[in-house]
Amino acid sequence: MKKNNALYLISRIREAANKFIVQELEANGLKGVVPSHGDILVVLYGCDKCTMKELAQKIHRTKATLTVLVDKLIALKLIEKEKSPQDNRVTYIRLTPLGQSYKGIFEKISDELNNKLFKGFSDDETKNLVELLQKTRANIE
Amino acid sequence: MKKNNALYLISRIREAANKFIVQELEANGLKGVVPSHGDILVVLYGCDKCTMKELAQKIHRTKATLTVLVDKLIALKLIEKEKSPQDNRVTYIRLTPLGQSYKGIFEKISDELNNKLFKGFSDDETKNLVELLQKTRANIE
DNA sequence: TGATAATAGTTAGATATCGAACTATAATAA
DNA sequence: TTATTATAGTTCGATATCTAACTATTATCA
Repeated sequence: MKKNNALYLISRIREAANKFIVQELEANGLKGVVPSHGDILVVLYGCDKCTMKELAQKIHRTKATLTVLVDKLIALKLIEKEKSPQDNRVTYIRLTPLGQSYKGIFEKISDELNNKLFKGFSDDETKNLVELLQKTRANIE
Repeated sequence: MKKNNALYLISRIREAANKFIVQELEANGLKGVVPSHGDILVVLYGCDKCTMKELAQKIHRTKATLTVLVDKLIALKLIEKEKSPQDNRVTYIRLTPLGQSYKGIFEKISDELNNKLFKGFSDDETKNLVELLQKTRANIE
């Protein structure tokens, strides 16, 4: 634990970054939205529609968790459900116009967060960090 | 989000590491113990006793959360509470002999985790990663 | 001293999260 | 075709986590 505190630092960074995201979302009118909700919306900004299963995989949460998260985003009128005509088991999720309208906000927050996190980093340092993190991830996942 | 996925990698690493910890704890007889519980025990391996407030700060959780976590560890007979004679508001937490007995297990799991995470890393790479993470943390916290 | 403020810890209510069990539908095999 | 198996999604029960409100005790200040 003392010998190498990389994991401790990783936890602190992640927690602080999540806090930043939640604060910024609230400051931009999205109160009660947590990073996982944001992950869902960001996935949907990159594709027209998405099944529950695909969404769960992409945000690295179980289907059970996703059900709860999706219910909340529906209550906030940011996304909506739609039954697949081909396969009645499948539910598609897509953004509402309101959900679409927040795309710019999410891009802005993402940029601000990255600027903040890596302020003062040279291009080499950023590249180096990402490579080392990729290597770490490959070791553990 | 695409420009720089360092934070994404950080989340994945943290999640995988936590999973590893939970699995190893269970394999060593500590079923239902999550990393936060482990954090409490690890703090207590480094000091004789600790107040609730100090513990909460050290594991980076609120006092309310700590109350729940401590209750569980007491139920597992790994720690115990003790009222301060000087100040009746204060509660000390200390390890039971059973809790003490797991010290070696925690050290072993910590070592194994670090070996796994940073397998194939040169000393320079490890040092470099930690420095970059420290810099990142300083930027965001 | 007596009132007010500060501090330690718990409780209450909400929510994200998970695994396991469940329902409903589709695909496959006998 | 019918039975079995696989898949998509939800529900249930448990728990970690937070904020806000609360209780109890100690410290401060007028």
